[in-house]
Amino acid sequence: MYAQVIVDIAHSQVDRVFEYSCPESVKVGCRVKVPFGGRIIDGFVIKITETCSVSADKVKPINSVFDELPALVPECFSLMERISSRYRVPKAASLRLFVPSEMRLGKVREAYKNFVLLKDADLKLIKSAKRQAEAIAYLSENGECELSVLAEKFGRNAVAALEKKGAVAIEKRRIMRTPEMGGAKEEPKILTAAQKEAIASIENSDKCVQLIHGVTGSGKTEIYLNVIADQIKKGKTAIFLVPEISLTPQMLSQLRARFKGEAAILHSGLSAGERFDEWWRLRSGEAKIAIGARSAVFAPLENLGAIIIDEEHDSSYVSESSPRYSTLDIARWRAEYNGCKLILGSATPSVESFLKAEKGEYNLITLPERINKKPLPEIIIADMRREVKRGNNSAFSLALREELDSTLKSGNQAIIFLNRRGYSQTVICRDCGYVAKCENCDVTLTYHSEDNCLKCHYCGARYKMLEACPECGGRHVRYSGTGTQRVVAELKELFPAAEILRMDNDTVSGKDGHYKILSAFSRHKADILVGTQMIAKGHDFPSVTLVGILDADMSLHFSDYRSGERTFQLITQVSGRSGRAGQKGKVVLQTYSPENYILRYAINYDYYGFFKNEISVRMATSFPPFSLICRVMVTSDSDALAVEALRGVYCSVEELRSRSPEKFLFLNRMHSPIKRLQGKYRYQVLMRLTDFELVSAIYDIAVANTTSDVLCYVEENPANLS
DNA sequence: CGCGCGCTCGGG
DNA sequence: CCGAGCGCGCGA
Repeated sequence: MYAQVIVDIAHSQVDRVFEYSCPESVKVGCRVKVPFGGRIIDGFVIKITETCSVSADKVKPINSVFDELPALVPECFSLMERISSRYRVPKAASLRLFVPSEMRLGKVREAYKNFVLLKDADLKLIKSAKRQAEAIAYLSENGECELSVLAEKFGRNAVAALEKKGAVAIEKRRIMRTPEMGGAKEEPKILTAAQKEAIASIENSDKCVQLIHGVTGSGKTEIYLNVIADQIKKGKTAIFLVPEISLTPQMLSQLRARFKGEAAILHSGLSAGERFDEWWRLRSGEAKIAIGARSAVFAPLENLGAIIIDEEHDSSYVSESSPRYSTLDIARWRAEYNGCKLILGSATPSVESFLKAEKGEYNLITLPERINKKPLPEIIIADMRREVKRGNNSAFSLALREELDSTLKSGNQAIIFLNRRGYSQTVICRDCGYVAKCENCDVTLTYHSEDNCLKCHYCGARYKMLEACPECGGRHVRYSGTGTQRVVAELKELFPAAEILRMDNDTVSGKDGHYKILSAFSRHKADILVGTQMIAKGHDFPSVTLVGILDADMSLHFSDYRSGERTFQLITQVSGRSGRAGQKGKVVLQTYSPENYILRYAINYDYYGFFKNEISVRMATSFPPFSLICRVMVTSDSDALAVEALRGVYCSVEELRSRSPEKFLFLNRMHSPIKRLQGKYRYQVLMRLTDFELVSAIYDIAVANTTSDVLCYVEENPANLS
């Protein structure tokens, strides 16, 4: 027999099948070790054949086989083809997506533990062997026991003696390092009429993709869980995807409580061993539901009955390293392959998805009401221009102060939301205008008062706070801008009795730092939570009745064609934090442009109005989804080589344009806005295309100009242009 | 003449 | 990707 193998070297030069001879035991999908170019490397078996297309003297045998159960399911090969051709990556790079990185090269293995079992041999113990007798008694009560536990209780010697006498057997067994999340088994909730209708609509639809547009609190999650449960009942499997930030312990324990061992969770917070075991539980069929962030779309499941993508508009569904896949694309391919439904859900769908639903490509399901019929929180606009006129130069409008005051007096909690960390404290010389920047990244440094230093938010480098300006020697070096710290300081002055928690990238350290702060707040350990982006999602705070949005303009005026869409999503999401339980919530939205249409639609929770307006703007200006913004990034350690490659890329694109100029709305080459990042020089060719098919030619150009010293890669509708 | 470096080629 | 093989340039 012969095996067609893709060697695990992600490089275009070896991106083809190599054939090896192998015994019958080797199966399609197995990972193997093979001799290649004088070395032994890993490979994936993609096909088994009777005959071989290369001469017998060239063929070598496979060295060894990794898996008894092939790691790759048959669907992987079809996905491999699509991923490799769509994103122009070697097949090895596509296949790597299907296997957790720590499993490659056998970094993690199965875990085993010794168990002690009672055997019913006739046992005669002498009186003095008290501990042995106790151990036997314990075992006959509990049936069996972990060796380490039994040894702890009665001594390793006693257990060994019992084994010698044949009274007990010690057995090595595989154990699963399943992340424990507790929680009693949760029964499904009773569905509302709207939820039942939604589920029926999904079932009866002849379309592959379903878009659920449901306001916050409309019970989307319960619909997802019901769809999953239905498929499991039919003997099928399911994938449930959420944005990374939503994978909170709260949410995970809710799912574990509902599906117990049938659900496997794949996320970055797991240890290598846990991830290995969760992955194998899915592969072996023990678990039938994969839950996780975008990479869980590659879960090793066969016979999929549904794929669900919650918060489908979230930008974390696009991979930011090669291959830069869109999770929605992969999910749709998998849904087509399995003949199952792909369910997208959001309170604020991306305009791209909603347009497809309007055109009839997706089945649209609308849930306009909250389950408890409670109204959404009232959003009050505070016109900051008037505040300035009144002489109020603080970060807080009068309206927000008053609302904060009454919220605190009634014993409730408030959240103060700052748009982004980018709105940070920049160090500027007031004499010459010098601005402190990072040596590696060409990014403005940010001042941190807690350790009186400057930090680069892109590479984490720390610099001493400047005593004097390095350019002119001036002593008037000051910082400017409002960060979370300053807001906290102002709040402390306004409400000295209030307990305040701050949450941003600097106070959150480690994997659960994020969770620690949020759970402290939900246990009412503080009255006010001040934070950035990361407090917008995923958490339920029952006694929050007020949300303050300090600078809605920041995202509104951000230079991105999606800034309006992002702002609408942000306001809707942040507002959803207010008044979740019994009480009515309020939102104060501070802005310098209160007449802006995005804000007008947002305060009325008018998604459809927003969508209509936004889509007509996009159409009139030929922005996505009516065109494709395409950026070829060129990065290198060497400035000269980067410039050379940039020229190469630009010339090729230019040539492409000369053949069909009408397909290019825009084309230019330039420095990337961040000229240097982590030591690499960065250039880009930016274009706007009307013909979506052209993108593959652009990928080809990027691949063709990539060398060992210069990396060129394509980004489609990049989320940010840094 | 011999070694070192850069380039090309092949790997099953 | 990585190592082998080959050619050419330079030093004693």
